[in-house]
Amino acid sequence: MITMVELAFGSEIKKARKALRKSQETLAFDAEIHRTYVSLIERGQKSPTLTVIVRLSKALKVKPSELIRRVEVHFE
Amino acid sequence: MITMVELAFGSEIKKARKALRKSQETLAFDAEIHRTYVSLIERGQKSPTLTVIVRLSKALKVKPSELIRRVEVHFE
DNA sequence: CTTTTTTTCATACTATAGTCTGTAGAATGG
DNA sequence: CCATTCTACAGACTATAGTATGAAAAAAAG
Repeated sequence: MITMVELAFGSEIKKARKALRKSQETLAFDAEIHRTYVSLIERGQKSPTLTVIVRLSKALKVKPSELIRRVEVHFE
Repeated sequence: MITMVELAFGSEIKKARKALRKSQETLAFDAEIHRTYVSLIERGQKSPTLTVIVRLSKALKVKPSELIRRVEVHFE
């Protein structure tokens, strides 16, 4: 159910990924999730589970809480 | 796939709920999720999605990033 | 104790997260 | 330009999140 939160989350994932100059495929590999799923998440079309959020954070070298904090900024 | 992260998350949800002296049923109602699902989450048996995490945070009057931060403390 | 509220557990079900394969298009670099 | 890498998209599939109902067990209250 595509909401503002997922869109904001996706855009922050993309931003963090670009900062590391990684491709979606590399990020997917590092986070142990599927290539196409990274694309879906970045475009805000899926609501990832806590486990996936943690894996992505790890691969992006950002604390999950920091990642979520960046998402919250979109709504302040 | 029941991991340490879900267990830690569940225990923080329970702690925050108790702090507000709410029952699982009341929390479920406020967060618009099912009664039995709150029980499953608190016991770390499910990995909630981003949308559910946000709803729970709202109902518990804690920022999602703060909730996640409390979870991270379990692993420092 | 007895009653009432709260939580756990089982089971069955529906919705959606997450995978997989391939392809077309866009972006990037030589 | 041309070749290559990267991303978007589609469709079909599997795994698991999340709902629903009820009943048993546990905890809290009186």
